[in-house]
Amino acid sequence: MKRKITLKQIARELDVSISTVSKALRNSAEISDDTKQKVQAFAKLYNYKPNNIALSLKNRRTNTIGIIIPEIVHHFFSKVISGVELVANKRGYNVIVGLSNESFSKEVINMEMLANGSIDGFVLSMSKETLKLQDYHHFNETMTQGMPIVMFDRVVSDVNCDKVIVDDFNGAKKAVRKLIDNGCQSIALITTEDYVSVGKLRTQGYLEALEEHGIIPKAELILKIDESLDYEAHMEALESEIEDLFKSNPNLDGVFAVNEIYALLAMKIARRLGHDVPNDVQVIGFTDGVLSKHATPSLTTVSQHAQQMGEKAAELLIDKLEKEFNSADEVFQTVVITTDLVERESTK
Amino acid sequence: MKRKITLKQIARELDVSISTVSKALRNSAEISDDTKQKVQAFAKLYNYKPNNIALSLKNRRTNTIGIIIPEIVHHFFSKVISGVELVANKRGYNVIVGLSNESFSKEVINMEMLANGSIDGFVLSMSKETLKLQDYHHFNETMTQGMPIVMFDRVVSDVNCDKVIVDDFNGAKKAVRKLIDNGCQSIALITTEDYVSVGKLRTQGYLEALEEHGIIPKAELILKIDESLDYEAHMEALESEIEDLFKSNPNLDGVFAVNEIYALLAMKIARRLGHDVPNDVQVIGFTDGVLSKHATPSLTTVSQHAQQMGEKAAELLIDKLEKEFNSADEVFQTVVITTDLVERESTK
DNA sequence: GAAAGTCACGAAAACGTTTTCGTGTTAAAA
DNA sequence: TTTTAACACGAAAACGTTTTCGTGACTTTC
Repeated sequence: MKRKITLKQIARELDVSISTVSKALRNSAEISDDTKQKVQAFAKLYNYKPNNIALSLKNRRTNTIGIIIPEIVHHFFSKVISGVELVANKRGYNVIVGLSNESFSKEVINMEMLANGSIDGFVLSMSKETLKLQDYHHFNETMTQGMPIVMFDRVVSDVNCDKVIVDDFNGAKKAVRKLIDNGCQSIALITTEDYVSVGKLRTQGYLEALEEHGIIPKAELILKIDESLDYEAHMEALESEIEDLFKSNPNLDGVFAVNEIYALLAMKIARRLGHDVPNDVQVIGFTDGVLSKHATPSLTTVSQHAQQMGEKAAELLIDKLEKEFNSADEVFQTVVITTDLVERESTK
Repeated sequence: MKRKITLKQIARELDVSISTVSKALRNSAEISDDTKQKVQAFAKLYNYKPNNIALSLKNRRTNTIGIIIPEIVHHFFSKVISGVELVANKRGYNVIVGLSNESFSKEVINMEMLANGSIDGFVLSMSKETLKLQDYHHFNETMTQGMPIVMFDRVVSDVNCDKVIVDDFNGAKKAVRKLIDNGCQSIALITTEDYVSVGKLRTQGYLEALEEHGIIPKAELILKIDESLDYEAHMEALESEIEDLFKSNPNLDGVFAVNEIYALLAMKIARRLGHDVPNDVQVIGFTDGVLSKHATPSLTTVSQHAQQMGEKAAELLIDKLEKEFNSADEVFQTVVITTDLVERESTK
């Protein structure tokens, strides 16, 4: 159970000073070739690697970025992590993850833990509870302490930082346009409560697309789901609501859902009620998920390019970290990732 | 852009020594109540938090655990992370993730990066390439340097460490038994190449269940998929192979697949060929995934309890980290997580 | 009134690096 | 021969903590 070897030990063994060892390993011109060879050979033999913690302390930077997300068991978020990790590693950074579980307090605690020296900056997406409470002090405090933040997907204009967002509005618009172009006359929207910014924007896109084509939106075609219930109860409530939707609107021929699950559920219920997808009812979802591809019929969706979001967020953060002269001329950018409509079997 | 405040700064402001500040904040009896109050008030005002890096260096432990997985965009692995994170946080640890992308060299590099002081121990699942190459030197080297490792899911007996595994053998056996009990006579197996240990064990479970019931396994009912192809090519090849399977075995009435995708594909093809699921063909998959639940018909599966695996792995690791007197009496345990058969619509 | 004890605090080392600066030795220049 | 320059190396500070030990100023005790 021998510990990792340190400069000090090498120095003692070779009867030179610590400074000499350090310099020899970094190939400093100050050190004679003889000594260099001796030291380097010894270091290689004992597999010396500098201690990251000591380096971090000395350099006051950890080369680690923290990522805080509401949950990881979610295709979108794990794909974002994947993107962050990709460019982080490429640029010599590690990634440390914190999960908020959609809880405000866990988000705060997690950020505080990491902000005390463990990382150089954050990539994060806010929890639903934070959005609801509209309490953003922890973000602002973190930033005044000189730790940059890049937010993605769920953002808010009250926090002034770099952001990477999906073009939710236009994505939704494109999807609903597609339904209209495909001949749908009566298009339902299944969405979340408005405090989740993305839900709101997608709803607006839906409305705009209808308006564009001179269709008057009907309140009874819009289903806003309260997500505060637990999962099982939620699913059941959701299912019966969707069923009601179909029953009370017999000529419904299109559904746009703001996520994958809602879309799949809509398809399932439509078919159970005897409607054929896509011939009687066409369905489009919003997501990057794996369900859409493997459903039968497979689901047409608005793709969010989650991985690309992660990559871009990491780029922004690392760029900021490595730009030394961050004088007061702070300028924050918001990058918009455009969406693609991936056509599959649930539309004509 | 003011930096975080340090003990030194507080000391200077209050005109006391660093030691006094440190002790006052930790409520040492050495310090007078007056001074304590003064210091604590000041620290609170400026929101002092000790620097983690400095603490790590001093204590020679980071309270961070590293987790290395082949990929994160995978329900099973992200669920494991979720479990690790849960207990890690509960016990005061952070989690830092590394992705190997199923590549041996990325696994090695990632481990080396983290092993140099960034973390106290590893939770990991080996990459397929590592399993294929059977090169485990990096694991053993890490351990001889005093850094404990807990492996999960994909393990190998050549590495001596704590392990958490799924009871693949019995899980598979249970599933196939179920099919037999439900009246299936001709049961196919869709599996991976044998070098992935879990694939091998599940295959054995399948064979054993058949044997138990006096059924002689037929080679033409066993499909071993080569996963080295890229995803799209893979899917197509797979699809035609499964189609052939059904066509050349017209009386096929049961399918056991070692993962979710294979199972879903089997259902899809069966239905396309005019078989009803579950009346003509019953299907069972092996997984914890989200596809099974939302498929139509929903898929009966062997549940692996991924989150529980993560929790257990983290427990094992932290226990080991916190057991000081780790003299030569190292004893490694292998925890087996039992599986559950989750019955859904794809079986009778 | 001297010895002993208590109290409240500070100095310094340690964790493992990197880097600046100083210094002794040798070789080159005057 | 003397001065200067080049060379090779070491001492020490710094990053931010915690902790051991020492010490001066009082207070108590006999």
